[in-house]
Amino acid sequence: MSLSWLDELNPAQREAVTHGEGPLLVVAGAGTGKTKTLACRVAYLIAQDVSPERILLLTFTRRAAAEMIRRAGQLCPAEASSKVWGGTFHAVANRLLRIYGRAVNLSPEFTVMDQSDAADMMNLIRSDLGVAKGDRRFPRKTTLVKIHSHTVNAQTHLGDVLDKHFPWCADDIEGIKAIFEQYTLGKREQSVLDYDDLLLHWSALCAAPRVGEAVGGRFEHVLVDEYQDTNALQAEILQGLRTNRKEIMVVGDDAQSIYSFRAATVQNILDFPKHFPGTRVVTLEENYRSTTPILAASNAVMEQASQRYTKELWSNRGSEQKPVLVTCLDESEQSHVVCDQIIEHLEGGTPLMHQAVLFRASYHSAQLEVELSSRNIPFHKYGGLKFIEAAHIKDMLAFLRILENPFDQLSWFRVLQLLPGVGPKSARRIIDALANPPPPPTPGKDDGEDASPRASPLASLFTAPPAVPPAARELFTELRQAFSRCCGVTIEASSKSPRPLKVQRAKEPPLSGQIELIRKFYEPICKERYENPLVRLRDIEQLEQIAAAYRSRNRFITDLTLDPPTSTADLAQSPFLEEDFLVLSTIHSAKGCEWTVVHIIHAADGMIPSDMALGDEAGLEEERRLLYVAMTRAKDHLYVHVPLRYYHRKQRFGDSHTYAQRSRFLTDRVQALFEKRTAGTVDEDMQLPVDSVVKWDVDERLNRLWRD
DNA sequence: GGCATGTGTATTTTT
DNA sequence: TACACATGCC
Repeated sequence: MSLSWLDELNPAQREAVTHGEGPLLVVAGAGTGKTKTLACRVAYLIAQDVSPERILLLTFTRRAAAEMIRRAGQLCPAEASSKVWGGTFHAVANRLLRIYGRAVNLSPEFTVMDQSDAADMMNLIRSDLGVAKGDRRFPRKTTLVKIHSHTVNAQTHLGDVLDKHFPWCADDIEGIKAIFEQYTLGKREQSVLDYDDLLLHWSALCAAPRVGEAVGGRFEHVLVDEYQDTNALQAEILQGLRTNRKEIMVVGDDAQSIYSFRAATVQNILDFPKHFPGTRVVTLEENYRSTTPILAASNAVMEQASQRYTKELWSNRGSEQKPVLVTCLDESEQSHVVCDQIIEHLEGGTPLMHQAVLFRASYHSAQLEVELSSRNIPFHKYGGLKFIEAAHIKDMLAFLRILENPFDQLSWFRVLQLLPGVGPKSARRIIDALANPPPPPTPGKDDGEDASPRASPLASLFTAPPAVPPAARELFTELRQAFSRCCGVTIEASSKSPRPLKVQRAKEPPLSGQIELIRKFYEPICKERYENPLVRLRDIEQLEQIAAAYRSRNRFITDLTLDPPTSTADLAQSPFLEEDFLVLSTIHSAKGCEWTVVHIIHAADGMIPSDMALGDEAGLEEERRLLYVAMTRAKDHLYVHVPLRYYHRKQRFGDSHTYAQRSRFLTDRVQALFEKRTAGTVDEDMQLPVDSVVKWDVDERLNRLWRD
């Protein structure tokens, strides 16, 4: 096999790709060919006769893994590279646990729940326990999940997490503890795992006698991308995987760490050589992506960081064009300018595909989306609210999850409450009745009780249906029919007595047939329940289309949970794929991507940095890195927009607005590296240097009156 | 106990 | 604004 492509790498890249034995840390700045290096490393290993299925490639998204494997496939036989184990930590954990799960007390039929499922489960427990009684504000369900997840992923004690990251919840620690204990118990009883459990069980797998060796031994080489955004638990997993082998390569950039809210820590990179003695460190500093002026501005943003970073990027891509700082009258002016620029570049020969608009928070693009639509500029949005979060999709999935794992109470809860007249109390009663069905009329031997497996609530539903409120009776019967058909079971009511019912097993219909049965049951409920049922029914059609590619129901549900469609584009089928479209993305979702033209919007203080993050210095520093990540996505043209005026809809009298300040990261020194433009008719007073706006000083003066 | 209506509040980023 | 939570009626 020819390795001539090695000549195209720079010396540092080649050193990383051809590295021999032992651990390797690659510190790779933005645009330094990180993806290329990893892809080449995979191809190189395969060329060195490493079996592809003995290579594990851990990435941040499934998309990233697919891209690297695709690129490796251009350098070595593609049928070999496609056998590489690639994916996110969570997806790989899922795959391993389906194989080895029994060793850590896990039924291989477990189902996975996402964050909002976890939140719902916490909420149920919270009301069961009555913890939130009294006038005290108890943390809401989403906060509970955040606390839980942070504690698990950082592997620190609850008390410390509360003190450090959720101080306003510290007084509720006893209630939180109680909920978490029940939560753990409930998940175990119901064979349900949350995201964090996937990692925890993988870690447990590594530590288990014999199985741990089997799992670690399965992979000759472990490669990890975006290492700066891994957390303590993930680091623990890697150590567990490498107890008997030393071959591990991690790639990361401490200047691009932007996931501390998921308990990611740069410490993982810094400590890597300690955890893996004998580590060789390779640094990639030559940027192939951006022009020199864009890079100069990006570097200048990072220069003010309180932390010193390990490298400074340089580029040979000279250009006369500086990045552009556009000061806009207000948000709608910003939308106008961005659209104008996009069209201008499109007409200049840069297709929409090679342009992106980046922003801090998903809702920041709302107004722009309206403007784009009215100008007929097609776009796909990444990040933010997902298809899978929609109530009707969750409803549909709940049916499937019950079929897959009848012990999943959360899904039962959801489904049962769709019936008229059934609220939380009735749902709970029905679930309990299904879990503890009356004993069969012919008792037979009464000694085997302990040995018999738990009765499946689904079986109870068919053979011993519990009573339901009168209003629900009709639909409940339909529900039983739908479920039984999905299971390939026919129920024949005996003419003499309602019980025992005769149950006949046949073959289960295929997944698509099951979804169709469920949809037919659900459609009338959906129309009844929701405002705009037509849109929702279309979504359900989309769901059916996605399902068409799957044979395994479990695989379908799990994939949807671990790798949900990230943009509207993922849902659209092939006709759209040909079309040229603009990318709108949160900065987080833009990680690892690049575009010829990048438009950053809302570079105002309070947006970047988000005012949510101003509590501590670490938070502020992460916001700085976010801006850096956003800027370094640009290859040839970078526009940064600062709207000056923000209107507030809340106060409805007058045109209430506040003046925003330019992002504090765009200091004079940084601005000097930009070309400055103004958009819209900016009033005289607003053309003053923004520093002269004094609103904040007044606030500060006020605050001093009541702060200590 | 379910459900409709009213009130208040917090409001990012994602596997 | 949208969502969680409280209240009061059926």
